[in-house]
Amino acid sequence: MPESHPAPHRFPVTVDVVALTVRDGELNVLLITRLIEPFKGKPALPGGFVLAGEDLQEAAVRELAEETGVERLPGYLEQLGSYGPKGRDPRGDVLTVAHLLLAPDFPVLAAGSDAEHAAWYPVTEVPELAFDHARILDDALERAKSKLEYSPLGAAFCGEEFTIAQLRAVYEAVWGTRLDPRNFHRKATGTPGFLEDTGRMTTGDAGRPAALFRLAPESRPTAGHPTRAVLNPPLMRPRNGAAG
Amino acid sequence: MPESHPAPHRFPVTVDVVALTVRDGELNVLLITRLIEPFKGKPALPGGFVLAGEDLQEAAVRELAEETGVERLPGYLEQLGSYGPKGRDPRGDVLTVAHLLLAPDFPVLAAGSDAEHAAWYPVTEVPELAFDHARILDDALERAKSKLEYSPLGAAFCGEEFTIAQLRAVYEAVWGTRLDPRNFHRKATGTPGFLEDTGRMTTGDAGRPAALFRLAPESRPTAGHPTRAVLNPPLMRPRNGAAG
DNA sequence: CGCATTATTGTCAATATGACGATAACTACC
DNA sequence: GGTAGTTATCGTCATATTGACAATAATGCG
Repeated sequence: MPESHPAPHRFPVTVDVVALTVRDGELNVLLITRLIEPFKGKPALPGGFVLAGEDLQEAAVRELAEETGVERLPGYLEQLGSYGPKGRDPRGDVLTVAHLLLAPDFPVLAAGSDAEHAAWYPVTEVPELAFDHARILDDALERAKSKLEYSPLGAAFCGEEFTIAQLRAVYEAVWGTRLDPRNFHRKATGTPGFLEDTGRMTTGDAGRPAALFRLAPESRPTAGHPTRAVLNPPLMRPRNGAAG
Repeated sequence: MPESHPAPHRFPVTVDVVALTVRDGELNVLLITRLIEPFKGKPALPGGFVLAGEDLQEAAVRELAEETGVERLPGYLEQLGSYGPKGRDPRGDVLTVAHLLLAPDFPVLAAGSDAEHAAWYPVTEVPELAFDHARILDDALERAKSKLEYSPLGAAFCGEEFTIAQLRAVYEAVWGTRLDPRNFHRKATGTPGFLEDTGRMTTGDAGRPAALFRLAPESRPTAGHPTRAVLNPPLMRPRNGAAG
């Protein structure tokens, strides 16, 4: 790949994380408020520079931990894509590698005065973002929607064990649609290799107790690596209008 | 995203391209032979350093053009993902952003003596590759297979106009399976928003002339940007074994 | 105990898929 | 020109899968 003698140009590289979760039936994204220029005071995706000797995912995890105060991140992390380096940071060319975290709801550290304040925002109420983060978020949302169709990763938003109704709530929040509980139940439980009955039930909630499920072993993502597990047949979101 | 005062570490960044095409019913990948260390003499993916002031896709196109002698690249180019920077280049940390090109067959420049020799290799006969290119190629092949299921991009392997049989040959080559011509025809022509009849026919080939199609407007990728056009319902590859 | 609430099991028509038979429209070869 | 070989395209039929909705089950609550 390299070939020339002149030393190659070197770029500052950042990682950004689009952390998504479902709270109160709504899809939320984690944003911080920038404390320094550029875009001081503006909300932005959590992230920061990749350090020497660090790998991308490593950096993403570290930055997220630093900015949320959470040491052990829950959920599923995968790479979303790279943006830049041209024209996205007023200080100069910076390449950023965006990541996507699908996680159960977790509390973020209440901001100290000198830390960047991280907080969950419903994706329907995201304010104007710094840099090209609006575009990255948009790509992340599209990716999340399609992940739910073709992969078992909807369960990444749930805890270890969950009911079909909780899983359905995830699909409804991410897709922004209502799904028929009965058809969803049939589909979720009927897709081979997706869910596994734990044998246990919920108690205490209103209504009939629900069976608790977990991800089937073949659908469980292996730590760190993007999963290739596939939902077959897929669980497609309802599409009305044109294809484009 | 940036926050600290100490200057951030800077990384050399390369782009690599997994260029795929279908020739003689087989999926092929474009490889060059390295002329310098490291991995001198070994086959590798085409690619090279991103220059100052250059964007990723721009660099990918430039490198590919340089190494194939083709000035105007056909096909559909999208980003595959980033790898590294740790432990993938013996000379030090190098971040690479891999790209995927789906293109109709095009001739590569016969190598001069001092140029890196680019050539098509059937993906079933790929030799050992330099760097982590085997892994990148593997990811690219998986991506290509799934692109064909959910997007209209199978047509990117064909020219502007093509017959259903040519399109089917693409699917068969990429998936490595045989498809029933009649069912494929029904599915391809029946999927709304996928194909558009040109009204014209092939002539001169053996057998009954075939109708020529092109991608429907809503499925055509806009220059440069990854397409979000979706095949609905998807055209799933046959799957036999387990889901994992 | 009876009611409100949620879970789960069925039913039925509309669609999509997989396996093939039957034609149609050419080229190649006598 | 006629016949055989080839490929494209249209149909048919049994089998899933999906979407819409009825019915039943199992709780908590008052």
